[in-house]
Amino acid sequence: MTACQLRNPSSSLPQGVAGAGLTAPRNLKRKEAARECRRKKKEYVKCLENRVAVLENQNKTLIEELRALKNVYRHKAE
DNA sequence: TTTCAGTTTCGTCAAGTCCC
DNA sequence: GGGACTTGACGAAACTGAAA
Repeated sequence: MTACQLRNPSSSLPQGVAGAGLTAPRNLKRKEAARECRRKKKEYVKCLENRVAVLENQNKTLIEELRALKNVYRHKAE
C-alpha cells in the first residue's frame, strides 16, 4: 500500500481523472498556485545557499584573523 | 545511434492553515 | 463552518548523460 493510496481512495483512477469534475478556472488556479509555490521554494533555497556562502567566507576571515592574532601574541611572549 | 537509469519538471490531490 | 490559499507527496512525461 503506497502513501498515495492511503491518502487518495480513488487512486485506482489515473491522476487527473478524480478531479475532472473541477471547473477549468479552479484547475487553472491550482496550476498557478503550484508554480508559484515552487518558484518561492527555489528562491528560498537560493537564499539559503547565498547565506551559506556568506557565512563560509566570514568563517574563513575569522580563522585568518585568529591565526594572525595568535602570531602576534606568540612573538610578544617570546 | 539506441537504450536505459537517474534527474527534473509539471499537474494534481489531500491536508493543513488562515481569514471572513 | 467553509472557501481560498499553501505546500508536501505522488505519478507521468520530458530531459540528460553514460554504456553498449
